[in-house]
Amino acid sequence: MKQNESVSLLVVRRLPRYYRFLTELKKSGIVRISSKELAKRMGLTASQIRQDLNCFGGFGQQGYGYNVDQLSDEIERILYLDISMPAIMIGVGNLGRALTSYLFEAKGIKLIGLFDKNPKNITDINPDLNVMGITKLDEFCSEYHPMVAILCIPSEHAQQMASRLVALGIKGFWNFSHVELHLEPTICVENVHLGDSLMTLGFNVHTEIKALEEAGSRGNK
Amino acid sequence: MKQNESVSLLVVRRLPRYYRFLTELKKSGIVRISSKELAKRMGLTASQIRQDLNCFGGFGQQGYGYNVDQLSDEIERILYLDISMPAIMIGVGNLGRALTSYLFEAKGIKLIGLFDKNPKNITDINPDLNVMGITKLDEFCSEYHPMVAILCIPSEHAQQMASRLVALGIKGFWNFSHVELHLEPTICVENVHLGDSLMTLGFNVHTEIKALEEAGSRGNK
DNA sequence: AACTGTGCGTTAATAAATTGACAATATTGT
DNA sequence: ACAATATTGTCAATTTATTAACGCACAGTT
Repeated sequence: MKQNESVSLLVVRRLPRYYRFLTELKKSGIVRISSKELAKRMGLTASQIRQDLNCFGGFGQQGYGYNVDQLSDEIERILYLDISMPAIMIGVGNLGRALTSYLFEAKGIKLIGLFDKNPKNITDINPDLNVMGITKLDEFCSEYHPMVAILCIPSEHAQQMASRLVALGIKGFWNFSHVELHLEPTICVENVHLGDSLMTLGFNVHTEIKALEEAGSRGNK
Repeated sequence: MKQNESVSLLVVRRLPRYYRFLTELKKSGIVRISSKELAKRMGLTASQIRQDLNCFGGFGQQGYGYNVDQLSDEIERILYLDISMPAIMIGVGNLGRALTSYLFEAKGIKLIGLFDKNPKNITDINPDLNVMGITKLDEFCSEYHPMVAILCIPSEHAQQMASRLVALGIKGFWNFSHVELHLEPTICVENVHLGDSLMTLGFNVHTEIKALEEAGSRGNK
């Protein structure tokens, strides 16, 4: 069993995917799985799965494989899904509202406050969470100490708001605004740049079509 | 100038970010920039920027750097943002509706149809685009030939719907459902797994806090 | 209980990505 | 016009990530 010391971000990003697949396996009633079989299902190599999991400890058994339940629990623990991070949402527009439904069923996070510039009384999100005005932010943070902020505000206000939130004790951001946040290195930022994602898709689609066309014309010659 | 032949996905994923920064520079009225200066602003090495750009051609000039306008145009072209892909959205719930606002201002894509199981008459999205019932999908596709589909439907229907859409000529998916799509290799899939993203953030926040605590207690000894 | 085969954890080999170095060539200033 | 400076494009070195190889431990079988 290796040390936890600085696991590669690439490995960390694969963990939720493992977790997702294991949850599916659990649902299907499968109780054990080998790295080989899991690799086949996930489109990876068995070697990579074993390597990845061994960054956190040896969860398998030689000649048997991995116990699905146990491995799922381990990853849950590794990802700290058993600890609920108090979170606030800044900007409750269309996107923010859409995210709340994810958040209420997500493990490892608990939405405890919603903030918006104009505090519309949206009660259909959750009866216990009405949207507060941004003026109440300081008071709220000093009382409830949220750990992470979900940033769904227009780009032009994002940096300023993020800096303010860091001063109020926020440790991490789930950033949906279209700018990069410039904050001290101890603050975690997970960007969801939808525009970037869409451009990547476009590039890949066009490239694929071009490749198919060329292959087609070569075949016709 | 190197060939375009199979540029690494990592490079492709960095292009939209370059584009974003260049757009900002343009707005600020900056007309030229060196790889060194851009690297500093983006938190990369100058070498990487030069290497990345050279996958597509030499856009810079020795002793001068890069012309912001020209480079921006080149990346726009590389990402095919000058070509508008016709797209349809499947599932117009909260998330879908939130995405439409992005899509109407995004380059390189044009939303031409919205579909949902129950075709609510949502006219506030766009007067020209009312939501059609899923039964009209086949007819619509054979007439308007959309290239990509934005999948915002519950996970349990995603795979079946995706397969159906491929049969109708869809070449790429922007997938917001929480499952992996299993399709032929020529079909492009860009997953936006929000759950995975959130778990990654959680891991990083917890890890950072733990590191700070340990550093603190070491300091106190 | 001995034997056979499976499959993990780990180390080694390979491949990929990033960074560094430098010649070539432009710009800038005098 | 010429030297000094800047900065690219490219190649080489380094680092990181992935894949393969293999010994050892356990499961399953007879």
